[in-house]
Amino acid sequence: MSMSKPVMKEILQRAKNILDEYLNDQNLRKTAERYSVLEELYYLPQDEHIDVETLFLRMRNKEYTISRATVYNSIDLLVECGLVVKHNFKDKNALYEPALTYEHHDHLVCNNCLKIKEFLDPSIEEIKKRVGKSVGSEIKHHSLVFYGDCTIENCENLKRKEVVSS
Amino acid sequence: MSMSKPVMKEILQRAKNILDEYLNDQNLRKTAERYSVLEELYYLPQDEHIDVETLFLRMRNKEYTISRATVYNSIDLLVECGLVVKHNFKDKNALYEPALTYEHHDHLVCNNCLKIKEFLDPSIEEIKKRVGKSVGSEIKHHSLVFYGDCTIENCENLKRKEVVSS
DNA sequence: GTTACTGCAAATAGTTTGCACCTAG
DNA sequence: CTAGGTGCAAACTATTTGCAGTAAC
Repeated sequence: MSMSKPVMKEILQRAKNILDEYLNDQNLRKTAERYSVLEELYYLPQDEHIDVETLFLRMRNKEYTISRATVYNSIDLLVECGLVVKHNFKDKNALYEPALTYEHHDHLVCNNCLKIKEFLDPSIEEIKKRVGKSVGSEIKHHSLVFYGDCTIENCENLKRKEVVSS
Repeated sequence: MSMSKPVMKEILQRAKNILDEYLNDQNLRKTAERYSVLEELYYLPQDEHIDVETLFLRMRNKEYTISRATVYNSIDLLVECGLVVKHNFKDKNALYEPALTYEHHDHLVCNNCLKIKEFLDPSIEEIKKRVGKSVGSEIKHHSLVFYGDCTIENCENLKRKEVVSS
């Protein structure tokens, strides 16, 4: 709520402008709810991803009055206009994060504590180009997720059972 | 049902052996259902992925008597022992494919017709190694999905609306 | 004023669970 | 014989939908 680093404010402003433009172009209405959802998502600290229900409850606990349905609708719209990214990590429900906040990055999900880390390795772009050319597709987006066991000694919250498959 | 190329039979046999071993190790029972689900999945042609409901219906339409719950249970078990891979493609429900059938590959989902193509680009392995080393994680699996617009002229089934985000 | 958007509650879809019965070991 | 597994139906969870009321333009 008060965690507004200058950098963030600037990025949020950019995001709002893009949303303005998109709503204008598509003849959609500039409702308070759409901007609140955008703002709330852009206030997420780096490495944090949020699901609809949590976002809804978080907003309800603040000054906002918003319904679950509207959170779903707004967030979909934000994904459509490219301001928010949706992730479908294995065995989790959909998680969202702001798209403009940081450079493009991919994700590493810890098999043990289920925490999500972000990483960036530019050579994925080369693979995209190579594959796109070879199969005749103009690749627009990608999703790259690694699943690994962290090498941290006593990874605090081992939510998975010990049953390892081999 | 009768599409049993020699290669496939051989791979299926390998899969069955692995399942045998796994069930032995874990003191689980060798039920007919578990083997039927395995078989049915291994009969899928390349590039085809199947969801639980379709698999269930398909089995019901054959000689099998199996319940939905058992399909869910068995398929989970097959994923755990590494014989089947589960995918969570964007906006689709969980899809499964045999793990032993072909070399490891990744997927390209067409934004227009939603078809799934498979591709293989070995340099993803280098990224895995590099990232794993840098963040201190032993990366076990990965999921790489590209989303692109095919450059085929009149891609037959345009299921998506034309609304493009920019 | 008109029409899109919102909130609510009911509906849906995919998956999980509880429990009586069955069967592999 | 006796757990573990199966089938069925009911429960649950995430998301979508229908509709009456509200507000953006």
